[in-house]
Amino acid sequence: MHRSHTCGDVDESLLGERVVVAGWVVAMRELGGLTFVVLRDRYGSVQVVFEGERPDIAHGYVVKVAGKVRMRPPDQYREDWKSGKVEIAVEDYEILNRSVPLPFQPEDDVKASEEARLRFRVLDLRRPKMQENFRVRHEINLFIRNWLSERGFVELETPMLTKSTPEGARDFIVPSRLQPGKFYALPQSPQLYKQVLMVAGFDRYFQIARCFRDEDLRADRQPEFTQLDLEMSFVSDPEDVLTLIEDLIAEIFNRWANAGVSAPFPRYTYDEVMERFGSDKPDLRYSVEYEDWTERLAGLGNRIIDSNVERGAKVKALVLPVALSRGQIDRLQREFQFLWFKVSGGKASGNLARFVRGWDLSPYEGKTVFVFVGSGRPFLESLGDFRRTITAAFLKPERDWAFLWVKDFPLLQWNYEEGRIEPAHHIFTSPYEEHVPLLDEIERAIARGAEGDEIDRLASKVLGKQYDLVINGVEIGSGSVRVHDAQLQTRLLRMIGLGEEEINDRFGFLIESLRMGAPPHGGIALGLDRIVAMCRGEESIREVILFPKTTAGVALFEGAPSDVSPEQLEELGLKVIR
RNA sequence: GGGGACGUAGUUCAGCCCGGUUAGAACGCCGGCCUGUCACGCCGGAGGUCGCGGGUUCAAAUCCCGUCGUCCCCGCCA
Repeated sequence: MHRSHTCGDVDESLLGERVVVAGWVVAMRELGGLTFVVLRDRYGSVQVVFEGERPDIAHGYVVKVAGKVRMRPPDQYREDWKSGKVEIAVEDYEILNRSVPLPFQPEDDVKASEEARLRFRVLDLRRPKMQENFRVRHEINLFIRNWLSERGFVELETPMLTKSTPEGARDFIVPSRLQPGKFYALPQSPQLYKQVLMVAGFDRYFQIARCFRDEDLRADRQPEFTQLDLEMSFVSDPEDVLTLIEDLIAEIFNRWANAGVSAPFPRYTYDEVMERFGSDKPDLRYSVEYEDWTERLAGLGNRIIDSNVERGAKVKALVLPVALSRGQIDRLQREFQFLWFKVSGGKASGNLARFVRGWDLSPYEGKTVFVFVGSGRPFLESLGDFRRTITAAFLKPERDWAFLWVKDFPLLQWNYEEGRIEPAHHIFTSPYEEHVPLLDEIERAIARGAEGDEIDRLASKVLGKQYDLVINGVEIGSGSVRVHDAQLQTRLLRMIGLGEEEINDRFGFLIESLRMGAPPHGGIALGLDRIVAMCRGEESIREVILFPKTTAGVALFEGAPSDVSPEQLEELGLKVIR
């Protein structure tokens, strides 16, 4: 080995000993006959001192140094280094490799743009902060594997070359040479495999699984990402999964984010979070919520409220504990439609002021009250947008962490944009048994061509055994107890508009497996990139992915995607038309 | 597919509104001096198709059009 110790190892315990260390030159200070060089490796930094002639080294060089460990003068300790009280008096050195001048210095307060960081990713990854990100990622992976293994879970590797399925995201496809003109798809998730593994009797499966979705990117979305995927047999109720997972999640966030959270996490129903926060992933670091003010405000003579309430609309109020200025409210009104009043010095102002005149206004002193009128899911979702906007703009989070489960989603919902019924989660989610009879009604409604709010309201009565884990307003995981009855599964596939042939072609292997004694089962998939990013306080999952893609799906480091040779295309029977 | 921001030295930026002599700064790089530095200091130097293409103009980093790239958002995506 080229070293006896790592740079981080060298400390007072080695005083007077001869050590050999190797690392990158990250700083050089030449003082004529004396040269200070900081060597760094994964474990830390250490100062080495050359006396006499200037060594032939420079920033970025990989250097091996042999010398005696001695104390630095007491007024020159680097308290922020493990090796900060000592230095190595160089007796001998060797250049293990030279370096071209670096495009940027791999320091934590990196000045380089993200583009440069991705282009020269190896340098970027050399930064101690990135080293720590990926060490934590490794530790979390290891912890998950051990934790689940101790509880009887088996890690199984499902295929990457798999079958394209029409539901969900766009597939990445891979041409087949042996079956020209046919394509594999990269898995969007191991969903169907893990279900059939339950039929196979594995009972408890997990996988730290790479997933692929060919959709547009975001700060928290990459075309390939990693899920902790998990499935258990003989679960009857969502709680069977939740109680297990929340222990795991709490332990991860307590260990690596010092979150101070304890299981069980609060449970909310979908209906409840939509009514109170307008979102199925509310950020509960803020406590502001919507109240139903229909009774309080209807019939007071406000024409907007009265005419809408007559038609079945609800009145929702949100009390913001800040008195906003007229200008701030005007700006909000450009994006959102609402009525409002605020109270200062006991007097109400705003377009609702004259309707609340007789009230005891003291609870609203120094606050702004926003009032919305409407009904249906799109209305509630717009309330969620509003809540997100004003909490971000005008409030500080009241706590660092807010973990919750959202349960009892509707099994099916109306897609208002595309005008069709679709699963709220995915089509393999089991409805609660007592709601199955209500499917008849939905089927009849579909048959007579019902749509919009009407069918959404009908569908919302059939609850699925689905659950989402939400942390600080981010959906971290989603899962369900699955349909294990082939007949019911076929029926649900038909309800979302799939024909017999399509069901057979795409899901035949699942239906067939379900017929061969499928145990009741359920599971969850957790976004591992997001979990690690959150534990590290990173805004973007790119900070915890080694070689991420840009928003245009390009890997700047290696230059993917790229052209392929005419020979490769020929073999695959492919022709590029643009 | 749509909206927004950005693109100037190896890097991070200023200059752009209001066009005009040789396009600046800091860090980095190269050379010299310096024995206790740690953002070392001091002296000197090199380094630019101003993303690319077109247009307007006597004249374009600067104004206009297009295009490419990066980031953020909507759509899309659990």
